[in-house]
Amino acid sequence: MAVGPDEDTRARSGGDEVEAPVRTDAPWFARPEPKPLLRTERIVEAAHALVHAGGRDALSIRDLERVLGVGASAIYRRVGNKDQLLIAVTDLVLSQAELPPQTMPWNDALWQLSLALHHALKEHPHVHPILDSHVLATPATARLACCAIEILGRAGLKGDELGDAYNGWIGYVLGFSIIENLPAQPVDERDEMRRWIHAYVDRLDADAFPSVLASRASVLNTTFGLRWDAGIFGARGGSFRWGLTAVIDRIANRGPRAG
Amino acid sequence: MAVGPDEDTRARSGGDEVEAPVRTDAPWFARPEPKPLLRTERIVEAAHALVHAGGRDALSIRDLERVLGVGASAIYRRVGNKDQLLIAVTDLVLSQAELPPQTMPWNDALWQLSLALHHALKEHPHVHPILDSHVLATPATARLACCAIEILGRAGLKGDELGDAYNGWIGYVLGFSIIENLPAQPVDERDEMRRWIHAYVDRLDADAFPSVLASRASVLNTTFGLRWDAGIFGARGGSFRWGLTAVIDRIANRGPRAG
DNA sequence: ACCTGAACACCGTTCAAGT
DNA sequence: ACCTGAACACCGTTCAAGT
Repeated sequence: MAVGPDEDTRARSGGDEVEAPVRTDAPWFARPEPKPLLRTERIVEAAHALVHAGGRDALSIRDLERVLGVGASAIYRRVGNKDQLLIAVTDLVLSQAELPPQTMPWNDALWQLSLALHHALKEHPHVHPILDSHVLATPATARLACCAIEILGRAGLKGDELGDAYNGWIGYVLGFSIIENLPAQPVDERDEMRRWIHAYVDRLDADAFPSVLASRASVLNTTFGLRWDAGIFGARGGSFRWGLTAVIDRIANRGPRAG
Repeated sequence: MAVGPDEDTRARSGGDEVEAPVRTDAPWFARPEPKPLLRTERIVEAAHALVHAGGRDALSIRDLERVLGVGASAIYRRVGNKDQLLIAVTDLVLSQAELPPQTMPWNDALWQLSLALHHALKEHPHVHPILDSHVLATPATARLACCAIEILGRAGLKGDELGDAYNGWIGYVLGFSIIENLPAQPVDERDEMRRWIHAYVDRLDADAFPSVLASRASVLNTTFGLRWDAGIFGARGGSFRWGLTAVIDRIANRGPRAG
């Protein structure tokens, strides 16, 4: 994925047989802008734009060809395959998360880092399917991991205990964020599902499920279900902080418990 | 997705032009077994088998045609589209998680339910991509959610507090489980990535990243990174329990904290 | 009513050929 | 060295036609 040192300005030649659409956003005498030669960066940015607009399945090499104005082989000369392109897009998104300064107390820093990560993933839900079907070893992920591990070190953890805490923390932050934001559903599907859920809850045996019925409004309006209506209502804003508090408390007051 | 009441035994007729391969696992005089007519259940099971064997992308309608010995239209008459088929497969997997008895104390029950869910997802990593790209409202997910909410109710939670705790819990359990198990990687890619990670850590500034280097072995062998080597080493077995302890402790000693 | 065979409109990736 | 155009081997889904 090295970026070639090619910087050129020759325009791509076009056949005369096809009539291009007339541009009205520039004077009639304007020549088409010379296309900058293909660089990996441009490919990744274009891919990001497509994924951002329409989700993972909206990215096709064929569309990239059209957007970039090049053939498929020109793309494959830089990126290997579509999966690696998706990983590059994810790296781009994660590189935008801001790290807390090293001088900050560990618990403030962990709060800030968690919220930054949560925010980045919330802004870019389209990369979630990539996060959980690819192993990511990129500059952006390594940078985030090292930052988090240093924070845990400042909290006094080390060795395997640090490993468990790190995994528990990243599992929660990434996992919750991924689970929280689902791609938008078609409206009619959404309504049908909502009716199904309401009917399900209304048909429950009041003796067997008193708590579900007692907290009916909260259950139907704000909880994930097992993802069952995240796409409809989303989670309560406070839920992410609820679990994060649990994790950070456990780091502060550590030692085996609960089991 | 209703199952048709069709039960019949007529064999599918085949043209005489194509010579079928000779079966040696049955006597020479054996006639081909009459194919049971297509039922939705059979489609879902066949789809499950394909997904289980080769992951999400290994399921194609074309393969299903071949496995089931029917045309595509026969399948589309029962399942609508491929996404719904994948949802049905996930429902099948989740329906196998065993629920704790209602008489069990809330914290034991929550441990047991969490581990059952974690186990089911660990056994069937192929459904993870489905879990985070589809809204699931199915009998199995509703059953699990209602069970968990009742447990939280027994712990004394209700209303929005119950909602937050439920979301935090399910976010952790599902999220961690999804993040933990990645599809296997090709060996050479794996080795290349491992070398990259080691080189990255070895090049770190010792003053800026003392904790990463002090816990080097643990960091390289057992932590998720940001998924960076989960596919290589997996998480420490204890990490799931570490975070679950955090969540359950928070439920037991509730009230706002940490922030 | 239920299925088949063939088609439609796409994919990701590769390969010979051009400059 | 870098690109084009065309091909290869697939997809999910639909539709007329059969029984």
